[in-house]
Amino acid sequence: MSWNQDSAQKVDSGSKWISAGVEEWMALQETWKRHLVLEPEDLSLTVDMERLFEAFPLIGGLDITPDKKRDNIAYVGLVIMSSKSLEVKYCQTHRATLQTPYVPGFLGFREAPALINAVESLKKEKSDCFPQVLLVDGNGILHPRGFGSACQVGLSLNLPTIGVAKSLLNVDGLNISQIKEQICQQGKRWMPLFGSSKNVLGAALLSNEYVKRPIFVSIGYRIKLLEAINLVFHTCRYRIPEPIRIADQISRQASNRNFC
DNA sequence: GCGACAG
DNA sequence: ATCTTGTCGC
Repeated sequence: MSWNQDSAQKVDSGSKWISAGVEEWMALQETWKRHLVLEPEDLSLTVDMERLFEAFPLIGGLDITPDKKRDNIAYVGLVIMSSKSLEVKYCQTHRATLQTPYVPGFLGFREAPALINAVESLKKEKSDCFPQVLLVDGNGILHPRGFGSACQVGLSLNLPTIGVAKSLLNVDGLNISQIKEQICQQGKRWMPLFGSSKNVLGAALLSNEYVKRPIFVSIGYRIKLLEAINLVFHTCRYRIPEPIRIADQISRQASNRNFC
């Protein structure tokens, strides 16, 4: 394996960026992007699901809900389940203080520290539930600079991550209405998303046969797109994969509780 | 300059 | 992200 062992420190070393501006954030994304190892993708291969479950027996889902009153407070939901049986093994919420505002294209700077804290506390609290892969609510390399929040979380934790976005970030000429057309007329459940540079940026998935709005999957860190797609399909009972959907529910509950 | 813009 | 009712369908 050619993964950079000290990646985490390199990402972590940026506590300074909390007070930095968009220019610095851009430069950091460009720098961190170089730590990604993007292997060539053969999307025609067949994935052995049993192998996939062996490689990633526990899958985690992360989501974050902002407090209704306080702009800098949020609640992180972390759910761990068996990737094969979808049995929930761990379910927890964490209160977090957000250090930066949301700026489109820089979601990771707002959310990643809180998400990372939640995962790291799991390692101490219940290490037998520590997952081999994480689903992150947001994009991976399907991003203006190829480094979305899922990459930021994965690189920092040195853990495989998958970005799952509910709407399309317009990058490289990608267009939502074209994608909807194409995915329907092809009669398929998913289609790869190619940038104008002909690289695969991710995939649009129709989670099940009733869903009409696609979700957008891209690799975050240390995983192949085809593996990511198969894991996401397997964990989808509804439009949103179960780990993220439940994480969303519990973080929302926490937000509502603490509001009263 | 204008629009678009994960959560 | 949030503000929001009913309604249709599995």
